[in-house]
Amino acid sequence: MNVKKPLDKKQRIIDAAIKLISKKGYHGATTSLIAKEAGVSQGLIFHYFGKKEGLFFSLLKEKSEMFKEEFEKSVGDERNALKKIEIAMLTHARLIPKEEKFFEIMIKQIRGSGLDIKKINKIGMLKSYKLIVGLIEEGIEQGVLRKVDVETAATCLFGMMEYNALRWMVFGKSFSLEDAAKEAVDIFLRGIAKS
Amino acid sequence: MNVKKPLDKKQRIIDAAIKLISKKGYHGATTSLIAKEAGVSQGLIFHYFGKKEGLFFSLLKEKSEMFKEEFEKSVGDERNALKKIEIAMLTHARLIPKEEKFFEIMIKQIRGSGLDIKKINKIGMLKSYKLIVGLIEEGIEQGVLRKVDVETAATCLFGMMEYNALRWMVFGKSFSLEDAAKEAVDIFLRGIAKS
Amino acid sequence: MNVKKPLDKKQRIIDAAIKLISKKGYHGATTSLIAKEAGVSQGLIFHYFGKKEGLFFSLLKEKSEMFKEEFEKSVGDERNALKKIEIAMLTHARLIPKEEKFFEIMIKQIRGSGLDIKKINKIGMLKSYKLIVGLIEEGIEQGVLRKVDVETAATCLFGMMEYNALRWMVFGKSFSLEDAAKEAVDIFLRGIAKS
Amino acid sequence: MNVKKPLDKKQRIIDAAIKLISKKGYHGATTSLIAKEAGVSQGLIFHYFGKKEGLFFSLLKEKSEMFKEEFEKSVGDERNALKKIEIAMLTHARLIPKEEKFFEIMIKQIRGSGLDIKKINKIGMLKSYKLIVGLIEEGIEQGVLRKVDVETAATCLFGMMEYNALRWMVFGKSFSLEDAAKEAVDIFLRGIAKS
DNA sequence: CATGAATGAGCGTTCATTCAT
DNA sequence: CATGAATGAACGCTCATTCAT
Repeated sequence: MNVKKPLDKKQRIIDAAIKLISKKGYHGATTSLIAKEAGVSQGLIFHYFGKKEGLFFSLLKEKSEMFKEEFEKSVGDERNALKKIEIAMLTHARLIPKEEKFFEIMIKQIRGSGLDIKKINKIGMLKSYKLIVGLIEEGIEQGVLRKVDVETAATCLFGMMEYNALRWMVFGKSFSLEDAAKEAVDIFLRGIAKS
Repeated sequence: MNVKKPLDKKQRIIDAAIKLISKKGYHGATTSLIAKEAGVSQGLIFHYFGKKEGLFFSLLKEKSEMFKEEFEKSVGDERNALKKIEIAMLTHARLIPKEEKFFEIMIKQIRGSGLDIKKINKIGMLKSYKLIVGLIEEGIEQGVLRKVDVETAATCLFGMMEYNALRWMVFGKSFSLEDAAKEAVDIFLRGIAKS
Repeated sequence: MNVKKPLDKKQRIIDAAIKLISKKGYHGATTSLIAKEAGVSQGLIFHYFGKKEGLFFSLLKEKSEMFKEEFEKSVGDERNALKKIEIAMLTHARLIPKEEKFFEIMIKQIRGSGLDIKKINKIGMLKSYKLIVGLIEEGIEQGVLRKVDVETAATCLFGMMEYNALRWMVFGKSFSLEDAAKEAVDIFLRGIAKS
Repeated sequence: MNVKKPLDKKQRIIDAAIKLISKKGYHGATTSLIAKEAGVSQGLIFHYFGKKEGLFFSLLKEKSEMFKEEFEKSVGDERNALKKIEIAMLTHARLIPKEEKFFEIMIKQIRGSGLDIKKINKIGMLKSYKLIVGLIEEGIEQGVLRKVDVETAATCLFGMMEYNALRWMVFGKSFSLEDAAKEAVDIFLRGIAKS
């Protein structure tokens, strides 16, 4: 008659990993720390995920899929490409404080982890990125956006969003991330709007 | 008459550190690897820099100062704030391929290093950031830019630049970073221009 | 059916540590040497004891408790304070050759180890010391001992005992430690006896 | 025109070594720390003393000779053996606070240094020890002392003295070492006096 | 006489990973 | 499914010692 729910130790491990990796980075979050945080034995991590990397990719996959769905759902049946971009990005901005720890990993910790960034992209962010590329192309086709290089433009948009998120995280959430995101989207859309 | 110049072993250590940290991250670039790459004993690193962190901050300081100078010099006696922003950012973009490894560290490796990011900012990037904030304020005063939040705007600009640089690095330099930077600056300036 | 009993590796580590620290001092007995002597991996030491210090304090605690018990047991229900002191000290002297290596640590190695001597006292020797202080006070109350400063007197007694033990150890056990201890206790008791 | 006296860097090294070894033990007092404290280069220590051990033995020799002289001088032309023992020991007790750091080395640090204790004795303490053995023999011949084992008795006397000195050092000099020494000598002499 | 750059062996410690139970 | 004892390789770092100058 365990107090803790018996089943999903696997989920507890993932949650513990998110919490610890976000705080201490991939290398700082040791498997023994993660095991302690999750209240399981160290061995169980390897039983489920094989390697530490496996745990990390599992975590990535789980959350990324969730966010992509959220993303697409929010855009809904809106038809105007500009509007869609705006909605998607604001959804993004609203999601960050809600799943702050996960985004801290994506924004702060992922790059220096030593893990293959292309492999990470394949699982994670690239999906959102391609969605935005599509929307910008749509806008150009609709004639509301200038004929910019879509890859560059999409990269710009994500850069703006994530750098503001990073600033928000590093400097103690001392401003409204949502307001900053609105400003960023505004700058972006004006910047690529058809004069 | 030794072939190797004496005394510049310190510099050789710094160069080796840049090369290896850019490739493998702060944790992946072990002191023993750095020593081997530099062709010195491991002990010498600690003789000169005290701790591994010390080597890292030395490296940061050396390059950051160099870049800040380059940055300011490029702007020169240009008086138009918009022009200044454009010049500074294009200089930035041109510097990246030249000192690619150092920028790889700044863009890819620094955040998850576990090192104090505020301390890093104090030494490094913050200087450039403040310079840009100043230029945007100038533009607003000159009446050529909208009254945007300057911190947010500067963050957007750096985000655009660095994400394009990151894309350039990760995807094998398959496009012209300078062109992408021009496009990014164009989007940014149009985005914050007074309508 | 392994020849080595399982699980008592912890004890093997402690025994190896006693052997090596007694011979080479705290710093001379490196963890790798201890591991080799115990026939375990170096990592296991840290698995069980956390730090080298932890191993040392574990060892201290284990033996100290054992000796305090021995000490008190030997005194038994004897009522005469002088007799009690005599018995306790002779027990002490008899224990030394039996657990020679541990006493070598206590007498020869502990002070210069750089470890907190007060912390060590709290775990170890102080218990015996306080026991003797109590007995001397008892003797004074019983009227069989002069009104000496009890702390000084107890210190004298331990000094006599340990210096003879040290001489015994350093000069190759070339005399009977028990005889020397008897002589020492005799000198001490005559010295503080009520004229 | 150096501010520091030019000549005796050798002496400065010895003084620095005494200061640091007394505080941090033989292993804790690294040659680089000693060099810094003495205001000389690390290399000079090895230039003068060959090895770290050499410095230590030099230091030992210098002070030990000084103390033996002091010892003998204090006894002077006193003829009564008991009186001589008393005088010698009180001189010892008075010397300790004066040359506290050196005695801290002798009492606290020397044993765990890993250096050959017999070699140390040959240079240092043994001289005083033999002097006391001689005085006790004298007392027995004079018929004022019991026929005790002189080695054991001398060991007892030194043990009493040094343990009180140790207690004095460890517990913050919270009592008069001279008074304790008087008490110790008193106990000792009563203890070996001819009834 | 004096420096301090340079070394290399070895230190305590960490950690992902394995495996018998 | 779950444990945690056990490992071994590698880590950052220290330090006595050497040696060219």
